[in-house]
Amino acid sequence: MPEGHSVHRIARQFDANFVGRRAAVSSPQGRFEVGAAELDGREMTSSQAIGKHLLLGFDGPTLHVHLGIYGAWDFAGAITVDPTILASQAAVGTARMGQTGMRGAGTDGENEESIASIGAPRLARLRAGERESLGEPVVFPPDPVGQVRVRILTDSAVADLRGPTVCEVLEPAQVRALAQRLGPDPEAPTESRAKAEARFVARASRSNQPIGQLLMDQGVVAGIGNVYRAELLFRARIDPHRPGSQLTTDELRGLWRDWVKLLRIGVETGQMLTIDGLRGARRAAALANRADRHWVYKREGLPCRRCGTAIALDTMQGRKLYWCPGCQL
DNA sequence: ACACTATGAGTAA
DNA sequence: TACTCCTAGTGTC
Repeated sequence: MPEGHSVHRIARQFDANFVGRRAAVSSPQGRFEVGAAELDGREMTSSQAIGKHLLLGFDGPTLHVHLGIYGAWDFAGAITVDPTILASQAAVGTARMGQTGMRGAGTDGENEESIASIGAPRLARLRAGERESLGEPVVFPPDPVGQVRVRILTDSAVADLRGPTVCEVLEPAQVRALAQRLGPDPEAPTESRAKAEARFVARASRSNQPIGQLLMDQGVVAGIGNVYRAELLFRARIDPHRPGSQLTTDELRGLWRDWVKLLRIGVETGQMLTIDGLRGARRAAALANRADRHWVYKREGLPCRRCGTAIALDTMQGRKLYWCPGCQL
């Protein structure tokens, strides 16, 4: 599932390629025909992410999308990479954002490998097996493949949405209500960084819920998912079960600042790189395999990279929680 | 053909 | 805590 960094990258992709253009909006799958008709023919006027929520403005109404675990956007056509993320490059072909193709067992990192091997811009994450379409003329627009809930089409680019948990048209007041119920997001500059940090610390410190749960609560901090939750707590050496109210202000501030840092790296690279300072072969291994990329996520039973203790796997609120009982106290 | 998995989140009980 | 929804790929029989 796409955590906050992916959604910010998708928002930038829309900003670079769709905002300012009139769009044909349809629902090839048929399950969003009414909503699509409300947006069809309008100009996309804004693109914003708050946490895991994508908000595409259409000169009045807003398309609100949450990808959930399975959702993904596929981009095709002439896609310009957002210059704020990478050196300006353009790709003609397809890019999938959101779901990273790492479903099931044994396939971790396939998409990342293909990107690394061709040196393509990281934002344009190609689907495996479609490398050959890069730079070659393709039929435009391509036929929708699979269950496409929404298709957004301009003269030169197309975006297809599959498998979202939320896909709805909101009026401005509803957008404001959504923003209000979400916690701070360091990459959504709706408030100063200092205010965002203070909001997180205040909210977490007055809760008796375990910090592992609070980090996943989108009303406490928006954008963190299961991977970042586990990795942030390991990096801070904090036991996920400790209540927020029991953490010191310094510990909470440290968690927030580390999230600011990891999120920025995630937005820039498109990957959840949670081990700092990797170089050479170890970095290559981390890019190729999820198992080599994290401190604790999906490493249950393996020795901790820091202390050797077996990484534990618990269930917290129905989600898998990975942590090191040796380091995290 | 069927089972299983996943970076999420809401609702019912 | 236990369903429920959404999708597609991979594994197993």
